Amino acid sequence: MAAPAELKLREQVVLKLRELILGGELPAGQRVAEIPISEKLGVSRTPVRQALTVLAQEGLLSAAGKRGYVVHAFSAKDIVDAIEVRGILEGAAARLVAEAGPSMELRKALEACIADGEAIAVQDHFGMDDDVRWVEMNGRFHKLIVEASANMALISALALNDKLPFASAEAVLGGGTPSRLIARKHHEVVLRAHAEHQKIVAALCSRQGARAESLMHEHARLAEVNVTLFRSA
Amino acid sequence: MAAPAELKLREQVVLKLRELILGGELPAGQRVAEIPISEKLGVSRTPVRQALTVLAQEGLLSAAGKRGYVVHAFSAKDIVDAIEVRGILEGAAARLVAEAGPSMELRKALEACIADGEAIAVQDHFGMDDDVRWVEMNGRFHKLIVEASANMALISALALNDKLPFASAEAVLGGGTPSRLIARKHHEVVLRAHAEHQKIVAALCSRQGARAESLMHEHARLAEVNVTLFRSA
DNA sequence: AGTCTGATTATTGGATCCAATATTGCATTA
DNA sequence: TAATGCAATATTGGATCCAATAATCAGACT
Repeated sequence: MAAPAELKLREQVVLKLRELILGGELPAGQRVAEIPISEKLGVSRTPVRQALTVLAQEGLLSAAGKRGYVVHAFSAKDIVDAIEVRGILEGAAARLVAEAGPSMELRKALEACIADGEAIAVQDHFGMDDDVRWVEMNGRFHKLIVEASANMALISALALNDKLPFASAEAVLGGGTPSRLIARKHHEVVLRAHAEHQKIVAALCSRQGARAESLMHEHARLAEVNVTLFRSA
Repeated sequence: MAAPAELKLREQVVLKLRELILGGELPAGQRVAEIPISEKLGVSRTPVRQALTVLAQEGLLSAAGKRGYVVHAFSAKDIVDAIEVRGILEGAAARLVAEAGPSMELRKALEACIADGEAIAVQDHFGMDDDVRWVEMNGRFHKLIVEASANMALISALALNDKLPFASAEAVLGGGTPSRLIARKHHEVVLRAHAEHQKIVAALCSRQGARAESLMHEHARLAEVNVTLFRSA
């Protein structure tokens, strides 16, 4: 393993394998055995074995008959379905937060996200680093709301969902190939997302539970543009 | 391990530990180390270690500082929250099934559940084995609808939720101590649940998505009676 | 030629071993 | 007496070893 970080080896392997799977190496259907992986990563089979069971639990691997795993094949429908589920869950989170009334601290943090978003979205030039800045802010925005729901079951369900390909909030802009055309497309998506963020915060702060829920539910569907983009590529 | 079934040892340990945790041995906060468990179950530390990571992922165990795990302490709120999430997800499943229109096969199976429920619920004497019969049928009923949603992300999210204490469909009647009073209480719950099942099937078959969703959502809340019952005991 | 069967191989799952390290307890000192 | 540092201990995490068994391949038989 390259990074001898503070993480347990098993965790590093999970991260690395997730990366390989979502990144497209290890294509869907690919058999994934312990020995090749452990050799490839330079660790023993023990942490690999544990990582495989974790990834299987997450749904990224599926059991291949009696022996071993294969990379799970996600259809376009699976991805859209996962996005729908994320919309349902984040919508529920938004409703809960709105009904309870967001704390002053939460409002501040959300407003900060909006301000950051404004700086990114409303400008003439929209480049690569704007992408990553927006993805960071967007992740922060969604995380704030989900955590504020203070519903552990909800948070866990979303954590599971985020492991699925294209379903996480960070995936609204897929990590695809950089190009002028993509950048233009991204800018459009970011502009719409930014507008929706503003409306969501407004709904949260005025304690409009149903509105916050439906706005957030619909907001999740922005991630769908990627799927078609990706599948048609 | 007692049961040398066809399951991998690790799976058996997961099952056994889940049982111990949900059953109340291994009380919340209890430190759970590898060696005592492996000795208690008569297996090596290897499958135990794997089981612990699985249970930690499920949320039944939480990391205890730098070393090892403790049994996660669920508050009454956590349980009610988990039930709410189940309501949201099963509600969504019901809506999807209603909108797509249940297949003839599904209708048949659901009607069979209703018939079984009728035989159990509508009778003068309601005993122990009626309990277990009803729990079996109820699990089948819910599983049918969830699977029929054909949304893998939804199914996975519910599978995770079912691991949480009191949140699964099977837990509507807690596995508590048998008594005449409890039996009476159970009969009441079963009668209400049976009536709701009938309405849910009606909504599904007439493709009333919103109605099916809200009925199912509310139906999940039946499980809440247990929480208060349990917590006050 | 196709298929069934037996032997070989590859791979998994569990047990054991070893090193790293967190934790605990005790003793010494301020 | 309380705090701090050191040593002993316990426990974890990873590596390796071994047995069980599924997959594969070759050869023989129909």
